Amino acid sequence: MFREAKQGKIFQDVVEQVQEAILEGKLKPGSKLPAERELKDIFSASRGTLREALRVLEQKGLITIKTGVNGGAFVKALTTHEVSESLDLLIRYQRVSLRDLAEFREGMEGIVAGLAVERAKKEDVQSLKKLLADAKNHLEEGYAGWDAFIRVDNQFHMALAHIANNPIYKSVLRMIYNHIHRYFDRFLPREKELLRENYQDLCEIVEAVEKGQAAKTQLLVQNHVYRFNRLMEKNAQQMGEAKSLST
Amino acid sequence: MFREAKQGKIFQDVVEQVQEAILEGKLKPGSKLPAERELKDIFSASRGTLREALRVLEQKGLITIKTGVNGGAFVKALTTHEVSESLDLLIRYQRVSLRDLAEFREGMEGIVAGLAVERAKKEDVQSLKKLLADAKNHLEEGYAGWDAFIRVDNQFHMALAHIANNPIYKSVLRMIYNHIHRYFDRFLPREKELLRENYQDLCEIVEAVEKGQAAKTQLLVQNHVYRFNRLMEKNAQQMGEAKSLST
DNA sequence: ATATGATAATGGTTAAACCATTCTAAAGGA
DNA sequence: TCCTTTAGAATGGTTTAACCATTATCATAT
Repeated sequence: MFREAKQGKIFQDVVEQVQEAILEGKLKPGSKLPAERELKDIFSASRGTLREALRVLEQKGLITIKTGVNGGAFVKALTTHEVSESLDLLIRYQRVSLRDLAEFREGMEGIVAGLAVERAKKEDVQSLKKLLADAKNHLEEGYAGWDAFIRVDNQFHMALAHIANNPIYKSVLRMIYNHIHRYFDRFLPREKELLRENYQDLCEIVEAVEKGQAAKTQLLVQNHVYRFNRLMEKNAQQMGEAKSLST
Repeated sequence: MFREAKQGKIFQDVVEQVQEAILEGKLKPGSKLPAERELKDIFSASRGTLREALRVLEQKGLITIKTGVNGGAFVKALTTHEVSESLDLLIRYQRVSLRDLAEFREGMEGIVAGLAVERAKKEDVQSLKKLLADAKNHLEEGYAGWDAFIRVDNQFHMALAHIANNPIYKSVLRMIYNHIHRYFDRFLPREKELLRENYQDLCEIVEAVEKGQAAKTQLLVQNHVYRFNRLMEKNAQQMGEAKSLST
């Protein structure tokens, strides 16, 4: 499958060969690459050079490396994690404000909701209603159910992305959630009232989805997210952390 | 600034320390890190381990490494390149369709345009008109101006993102363009008619922006992008490459 | 002045050895 | 027989010391 490394920088050549093999499906997720001491012979490189290549592939999210016997470099099922991480770096480096991130989320969620309505089948509406029921249960658990409720709320939004059936929106939305979750805990008050309002929103959204009202759903979701964000922002300001997420 | 490396994996510790220093602004873009042979002493690590750390930082887009005397590891002004690359991997791996990417672009561009209208100042409208004039010039150059026209068209869209004044949208949009450009050359017919329609769209968009018609602008931009995409898709189908961008 | 070549600083690569982690299976005891 | 403990082996993680490759700089010759 591989040829000897040639070219200017050897480690780069190794990276490219392995990456191609993975992207072309010659190396499937879960499969294990040969041990370092074998790979170095396959590529006619030294172990150090080979390891630099493996580190790059790991950072790219294409492989994971485990130690111990039965360890090694395993082809990874690509996730949004690395996209998320590089966007995270970008956000931290450029010191993006909470408001920017919130605005971005509003727009994305709105579009996704609109698309979801256009593409929702009966069983999709059912799955949303199922989540609604879950949310209601946690709502009645009061304070104890707060985390669980928020979790279901996220599932609800991701379910909409799933129904919208566009993998890019889905990835980007998951990426947003990876980020914003850290701020939920810091900036959201753990009040039952918040959950009740939230639940009310979800009910209206499901209703609009069921009726096929794309534009209305989009607006409902945007407002839902908007209110959420303003609340976070308000608390962030009170805590003197409004200007930047970069801390 | 740095302390000795501790912790499970040494190279990771080095990565984290340098990354923090960069993100906190202790190491500014353009500045040069000490030479490898010095760094290895600073962190009390071997050169090989240190180099693995530098490779990771390079892959993250935080530094670039140059060879030769006066070479070394330089702190990079973070760009969208790495976000773009990881999204590229995601798209190729999951074999996202051209339609998915196009749909994503439509949504993003629409939102950005809407925001831009809300935030456009007089000088912003002027800069758009300036681009419009550029486009018209290239239009009259006919076939020879095709590439130049497309370039101005992109500038126009990025200008809207700039006016919208949200760095995340701006980054994501730039990322989309990084991708989609490759397909423009492959799938867009180099016809003057295409450019003329395009120019007409831009005129209407500027007019709507000037009048402050956010909703109308959003629709105009979405339709503009939509038509562009359908055209590409049609040509892609004819060329038998409709199903996947992963080739 | 300009071209040429030597020099030195830097990253790139190699080699061999040893350490650390972790699964496996053998050994021992209940 | 079954469980626990321990020794071994395979794998990644790290170190060391040397050499190669690239490139800016500066001295030298033309």
